[in-house]
Amino acid sequence: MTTYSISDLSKEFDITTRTIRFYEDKDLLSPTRNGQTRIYSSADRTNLKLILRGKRLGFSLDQSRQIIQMYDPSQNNVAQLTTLISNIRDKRDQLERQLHDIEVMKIDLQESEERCLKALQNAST
Amino acid sequence: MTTYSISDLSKEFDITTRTIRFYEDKDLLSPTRNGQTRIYSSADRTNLKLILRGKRLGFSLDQSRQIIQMYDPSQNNVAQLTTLISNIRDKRDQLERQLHDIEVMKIDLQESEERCLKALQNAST
DNA sequence: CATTAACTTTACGTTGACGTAAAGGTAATG
DNA sequence: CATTACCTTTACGTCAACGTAAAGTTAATG
Repeated sequence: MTTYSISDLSKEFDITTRTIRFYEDKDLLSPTRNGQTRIYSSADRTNLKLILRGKRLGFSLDQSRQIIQMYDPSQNNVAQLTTLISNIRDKRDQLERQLHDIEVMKIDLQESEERCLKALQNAST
Repeated sequence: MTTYSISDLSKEFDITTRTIRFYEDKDLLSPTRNGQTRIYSSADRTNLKLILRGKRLGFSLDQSRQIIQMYDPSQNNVAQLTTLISNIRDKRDQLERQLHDIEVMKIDLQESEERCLKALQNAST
């Protein structure tokens, strides 16, 4: 069972230990302890990856907490499972819209680049 | 030449007028005036759309300001055009990485959903 | 013509996501 | 055994992105 120290994770993901402790304070990570020292499991490491990916996509920590819940199979009763599935679908719909936004922006930027290149052509003559 | 009042835009995009004035303060919009009153052009409206799309993708206002510059063809000298093209390519690369993040997350969530559905099956028997 | 509606400026408040000391505990290493 | 290297908690500071009054101007409407 591999474990990680706080500096292990801080180095691997290029974030400060303050940030990692902050995420714990916000209930996004839950390391065990060896005395005072925090011990992170590979599950914690996975959750951290989810948080950072969420950040890259513009998610708030609250949203990332929800994402983590969606990955977590610890729900048991039917009502919980049903709302969880509904939440997962909502999130997937949001991702779909984000995908669309990105595609459009990519095309727009490509056109901008082409206009710039043409302007360069004209500038050089 | 169509123009818009601040409340026109506020209603269309479901944001407060405070937000719109804030964007102006940060040099993201530059409406003309009729006396004291702001008049927004369709270019302003387009820029606002770019800002809001940027927000949906997790961009900061600074980043959205750069995006707006990329759409703006008012660069003239070769050095400016060259760095602008470089910036556009960087941004497109970032969008490419975001696309990848989203695709992975979509697949992950799909798997989560399937696990949930199976758990529901088991719960109902 | 008083009132409503929409606009304005100024300015302090708030929230999220950390940064940045300060002050201290523990373990190993020269 | 003193120093270095990590670890800890506590707590105030900061920055972006607005929210939220407060106080005033302008245009139209009953």
